[in-house]
Amino acid sequence: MNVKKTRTPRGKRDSTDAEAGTGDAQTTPPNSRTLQKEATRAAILQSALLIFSERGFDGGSTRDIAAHAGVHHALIKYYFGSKDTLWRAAVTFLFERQAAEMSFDPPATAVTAKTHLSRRDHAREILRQYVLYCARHPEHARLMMQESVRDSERLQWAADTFISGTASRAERFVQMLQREGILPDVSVPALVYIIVGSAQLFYTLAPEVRRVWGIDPADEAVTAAHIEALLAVLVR
Amino acid sequence: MNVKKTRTPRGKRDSTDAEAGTGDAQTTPPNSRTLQKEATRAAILQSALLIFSERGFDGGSTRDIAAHAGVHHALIKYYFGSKDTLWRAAVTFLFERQAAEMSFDPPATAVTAKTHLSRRDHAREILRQYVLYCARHPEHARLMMQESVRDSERLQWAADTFISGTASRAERFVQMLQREGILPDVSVPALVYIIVGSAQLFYTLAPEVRRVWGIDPADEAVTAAHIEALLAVLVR
DNA sequence: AAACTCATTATACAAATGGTTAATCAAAGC
DNA sequence: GCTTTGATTAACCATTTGTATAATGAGTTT
Repeated sequence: MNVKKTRTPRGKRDSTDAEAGTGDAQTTPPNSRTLQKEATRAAILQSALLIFSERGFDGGSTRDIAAHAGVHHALIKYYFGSKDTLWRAAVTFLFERQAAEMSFDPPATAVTAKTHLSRRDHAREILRQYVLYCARHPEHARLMMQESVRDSERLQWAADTFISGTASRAERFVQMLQREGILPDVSVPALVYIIVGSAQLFYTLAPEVRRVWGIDPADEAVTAAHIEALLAVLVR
Repeated sequence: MNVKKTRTPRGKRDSTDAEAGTGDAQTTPPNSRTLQKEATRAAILQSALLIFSERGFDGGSTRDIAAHAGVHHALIKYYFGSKDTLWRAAVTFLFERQAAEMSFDPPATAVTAKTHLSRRDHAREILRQYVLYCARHPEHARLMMQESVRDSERLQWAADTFISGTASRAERFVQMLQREGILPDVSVPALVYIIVGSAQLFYTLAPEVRRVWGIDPADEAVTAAHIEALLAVLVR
């Protein structure tokens, strides 16, 4: 990663091109100092996302996260306080990004939308958006899965803070589809995990898919095929 | 766990009730020594299954595994050589047990079977068996998932040794359902992960399900509902 | 009962890990 | 230009972890 572009062995520099890159220096002029601070924090967070999602909380070391971000490991305490806090910040980032990029209940369809889609097409569009989100950010499902396989304080916190809300929205989405006759009248929680599981596993296990099937879920055409398959199965 | 029933602080004992428990002392009479050895090895393996499946390879420590099994941590090297070998032994156990308990292509239905089930009922029965397997042994999917989220030598080994074979059988199963018109003619790998994901996520994330939805996937009635939902969605 | 086997334990060790503190040094403010 | 601020680094510490080796002692064999 090394977001801090080409760090020289010792200190930090290249502050010039940092602010030269973005010409948006106006409202509360962002110091090259604050810019760099922002970049460092973001680099750590992104590395944490990657490492935690691939190795879990226990398996991912803060030193590896720091090394991957190209910063000194002491900076993790400086910016995030502790490993636990860093993990929570990572989870918060994931769910806030998801909320920004994807909405389960609203009309969905990134920009336009609602311009006369049948309920069935509406459902298709939302599911399509969800699969695309999973394809774009596989580390979200990976990280959460790592934590949801056993009960812990972290899971409790994540459940209370984020998962419950997401679950409620998914529940309403499923119930809507049931009212429309698109989904069968069976257990709602079961349906939720059936939908989520069928949408995300393909991307969560992408390394396995590549090795065993010789295809790459990150490939646009492959994802298109997956969406086609998912919709053919789920939306009758 | 502590399979070695009620270990006294120091050494080992209770060899008497150990062989008194099973009256099958005939062909190569199992020493109380060999019996105990078998039990210790099995205890370590089971603990490894649990710890690895919940924390991953990096996150699960051999000392925790030993402690959970109620044995000295040095025994892990004695019985399995190294942490890596123990992990491979655990994976081998998982896939051999799966092969013994579940078959994807054969008529399935544990005992009888094939006595005139329609192709649709046949598909239903196989899927039902698979969901029951996931419910019975959630650590299988958990452990494999932990390893399949990133490429590694372990994933490569598992893919070559076990996953590829399972994938081939799943592929043939899906193609059969497609020929029967039960599944749509879309990407086979996508369908495989859709089926697997929709079947197992509910059990893989059981701790989350309990906390967020207040139901327990291990509950028989809950699993029945999940099977009903899965079949209603997948087998049209 | 004595000798032997080997499953188990005690102990050690280097490396890795999460966390803490003081030093450093470039940018910001004067 | 000089001082101040604070982002970054160096060094350190107590634990944990994987691995290795020697000691132990119960069960088996003779």
